[in-house]
Amino acid sequence: MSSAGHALFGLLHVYKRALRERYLKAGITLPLSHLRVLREIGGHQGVMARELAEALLQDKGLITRVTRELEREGLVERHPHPSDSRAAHLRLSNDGRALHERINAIEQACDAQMTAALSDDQASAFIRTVNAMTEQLDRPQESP
Amino acid sequence: MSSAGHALFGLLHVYKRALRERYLKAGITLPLSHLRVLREIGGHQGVMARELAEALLQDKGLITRVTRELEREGLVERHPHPSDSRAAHLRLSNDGRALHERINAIEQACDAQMTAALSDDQASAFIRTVNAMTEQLDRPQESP
DNA sequence: GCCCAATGGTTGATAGTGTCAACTATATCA
DNA sequence: TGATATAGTTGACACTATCAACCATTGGGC
Repeated sequence: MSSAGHALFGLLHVYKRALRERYLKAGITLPLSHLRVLREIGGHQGVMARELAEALLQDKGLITRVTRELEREGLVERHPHPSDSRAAHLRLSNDGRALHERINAIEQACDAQMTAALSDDQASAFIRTVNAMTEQLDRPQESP
Repeated sequence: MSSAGHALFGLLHVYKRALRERYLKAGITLPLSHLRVLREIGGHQGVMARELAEALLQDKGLITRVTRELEREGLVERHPHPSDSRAAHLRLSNDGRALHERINAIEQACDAQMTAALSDDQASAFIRTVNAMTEQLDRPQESP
């Protein structure tokens, strides 16, 4: 069983587990999905729910739920959007920013372990390959 | 956001979606987790639940549930294990084998699309890299 | 300016995916 | 022989994800 798909399932399973263990060890108990959203928000000065959903390839309904919970935890703040009253501008609170830095560091360490056997060039090439494969799969499959 | 982890999450999300779409198009409605188990059984002449759980990095309880459902669908047969009366020998039925061939073909086509921009050598190297990264992460993280 | 379609977000409902724990029966080992 | 390990089952529950319906606002065409 040497298919790419099988290998990827295995890697991601192990990666998620490794991440979870590291977060738990650091006392961070939020689910991975919450931390991914928090991390994405942290990459912006203000972001709309729709933008999060797109960046994370997630359902907008799910984003609503997760951001609401992050708000309730005091990690995310909701501001009026500058030019669209339908939308909120989501930002990290101070607590959220502090946590963002911690999860960034943990993820980087996890990524570093994962790519420890690769050179820097190889690791960069890997990411490029993964992104290329993602785009390749995101194309309409024959009939649009 | 160019981390390996983020890229991998994206790829697997898109890969799963692509697989699901292809299976649905082929009239196959079983969940991906069921199809993965069925596929793993198909790679053996007879296999124990524990072996499936290990190969798929899954919980044995989950394997019990999934194999039971596959049995109920007539895709998997349970035989006594040759030398261990605690264990069953799970095999595909004729229907299961027919489906196994179909999902194999579909997955190969999906993998082919995913790796269309890579040469054969690059695709093989990719799988090797993925497996190496999986092993790298599977090591005890400092304190065993 | 009006009307309709598109968009941003919320909520309901549900299925799929996955983990941990407790239990029973069997196998293994000292 | 008794203690421990193992194979599998079941209970319970959390996480992850999707689809649909709805409401309010925005955008576009006339």
